[in-house]
Amino acid sequence: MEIQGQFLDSTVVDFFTDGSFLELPLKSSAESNTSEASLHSIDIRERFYDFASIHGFADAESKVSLGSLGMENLPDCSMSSLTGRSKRKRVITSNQRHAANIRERKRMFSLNEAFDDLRKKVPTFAYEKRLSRIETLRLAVVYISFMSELLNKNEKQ
DNA sequence: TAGGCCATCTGGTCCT
DNA sequence: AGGACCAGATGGCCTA
Repeated sequence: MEIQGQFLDSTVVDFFTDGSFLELPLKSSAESNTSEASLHSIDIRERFYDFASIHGFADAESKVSLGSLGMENLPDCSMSSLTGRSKRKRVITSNQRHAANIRERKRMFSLNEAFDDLRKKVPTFAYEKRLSRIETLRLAVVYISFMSELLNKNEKQ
């Protein structure tokens, strides 16, 4: 889809990610193809902030607020509570435990690499401190929703 | 100093 | 059987 490509390709994503979209007015080819009068007056940045605000990510000054991300009301998702299976004992040697620790470290390392990749793709301010993992996930959800909504609006016009 | 975040270890469970 | 995945516990580091 052409419009999707215009909004979601790496150039656009980098444009958001490095903060340069803060400095420039919205001026995309998609914009010029649609109703100019309606879109020119709308700052894409403000729209994202509005969107983020709706989803609890922005404060009154329309800056992304990331410090108030709670973890309340999480359900009990433990394996045993989900499966209800009887426990079986598994005996492992110290060597096996050591190997398992190394594998777990590797696994967490690759997980963190994936988080770093995701951090590069979500829009943040240059002066803002590094996003935590939970902040990265939640901001990515908001960002994807925002872009989807933007895409739908452009398709309708 | 308290709270948030993260790395690491560990044991339970799932999956091949 | 053993690797992958997951969540709890713990301790260190950093910041307000």
